[in-house]
Amino acid sequence: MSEAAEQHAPTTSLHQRILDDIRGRIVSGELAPGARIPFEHELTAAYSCSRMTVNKALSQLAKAGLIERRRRSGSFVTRPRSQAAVLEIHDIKTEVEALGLPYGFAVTERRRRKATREDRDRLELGEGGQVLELACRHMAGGRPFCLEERIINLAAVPDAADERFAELAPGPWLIGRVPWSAAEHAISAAAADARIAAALGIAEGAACLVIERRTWSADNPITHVRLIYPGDSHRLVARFAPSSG
Amino acid sequence: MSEAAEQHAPTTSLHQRILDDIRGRIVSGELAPGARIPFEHELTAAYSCSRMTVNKALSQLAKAGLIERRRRSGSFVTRPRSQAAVLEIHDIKTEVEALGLPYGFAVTERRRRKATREDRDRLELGEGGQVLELACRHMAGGRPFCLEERIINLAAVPDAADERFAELAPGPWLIGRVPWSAAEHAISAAAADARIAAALGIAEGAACLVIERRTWSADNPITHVRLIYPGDSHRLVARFAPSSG
DNA sequence: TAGTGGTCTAGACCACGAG
DNA sequence: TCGTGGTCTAGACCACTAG
Repeated sequence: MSEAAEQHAPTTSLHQRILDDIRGRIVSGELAPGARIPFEHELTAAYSCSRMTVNKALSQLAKAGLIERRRRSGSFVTRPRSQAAVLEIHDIKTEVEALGLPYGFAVTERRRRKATREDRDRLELGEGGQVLELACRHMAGGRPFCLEERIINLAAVPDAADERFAELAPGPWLIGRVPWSAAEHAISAAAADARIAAALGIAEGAACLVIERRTWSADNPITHVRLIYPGDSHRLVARFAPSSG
Repeated sequence: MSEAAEQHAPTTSLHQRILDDIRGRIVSGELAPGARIPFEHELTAAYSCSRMTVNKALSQLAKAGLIERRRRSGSFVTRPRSQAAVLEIHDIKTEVEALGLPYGFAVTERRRRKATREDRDRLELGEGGQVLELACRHMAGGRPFCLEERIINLAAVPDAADERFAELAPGPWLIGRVPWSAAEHAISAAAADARIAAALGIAEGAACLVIERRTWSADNPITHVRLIYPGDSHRLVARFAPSSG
């Protein structure tokens, strides 16, 4: 433990190197789950630095869930954790262009109305509000890529009522306009009904990947969107590591 | 800006209160995207604390992506970010028990063999390795809940060759034994073929949600698993906020 | 009670980069 | 040039808790 502070490239900060060292020892199994991490004052000596510096590294490891810290006892490698993935759900245009295909979209429905019972369920809305209902089709290389069914809470985003969404699809339009504070995703699979099959150019009954997202801004419901992808042509991929740096 | 440090409950730490304050102002829209956050020395005065304390709060906001910091310029509210969800993929037993149903599982296939071409693709493996192929069926309340098709890299986990997986399903068995350092999820939808339909008790061609996961430990491929859920009975849900505290 | 982590201070030097 | 954030120090007091 006494020479862990040998020369690295001085390109990274000291607390980051301490963090990387310890994370490496955990990930490699050298420090097994339940093992005690050296005390702060020991690390202070090992790395010849102040306690603040090792504390910064250990605090970050604790926040990332790699270690647990207990007063009077010390710090310990966390018991194996459940799997969690950071799932990036990109803007559809970005998604399509990442495939090297030209992107396009068209709004196919646009209706302003009093919120129905179903709308209120989707948005967790009270009674009496107005919503804007939108349907879009996103295209990749001239072929249907994804259907979008969206409702927007007009009480929260009144400007949407006059927006034609000619340049910008509703998703990016909203993101650029409303700071979201919370969201919820639900991912499921469903068979294409006749309408969806026709719009996507797939067989009725074909498996589709359905992503639903609700978004709030400071506790106000903003929008609910349902994205429907042909199941065989689309995958959500998330690559990740136990986060800590 | 001069009285932002008024009494909160002293139950949370000062840097956490500063963080919450600023995050609140961002989320509420009071600080719009692109807006400048007060300089550290201004916040030091506003909250009557040392620079280290405000720096801790701002550093965390920056790491969470809520603000960007530029030397000589200051700190600014980040332009709207892409949507990202932290998707928890729980242990299946936990998942079932969360539904209030009794859980069970059975290993239905178990075969040790030289890695085929397909295995090597699934695991990103070199030639000549041995794998253990497993199939399981997970039950909830006496009904099929999920199918699991897994291969395990025996070079990385030799103990698996002798394990019968009678008590613990392969997933939790592995998690408890191998510290994973990276993983990758892919989520898609697919129609049930005859075999899957029979095993899950659903109609052939019904939409299924398919989750594939590859796991590495310190660059060694460990396992590839494919989980197949009836699409109408299962949803992946992730609720989240722009992380920062 | 004593040792641990949690937090905070009042400085300091440096690298970066806008003017 | 020089103000900003990035980092670090050498202390300090406190709360919590195992023994």
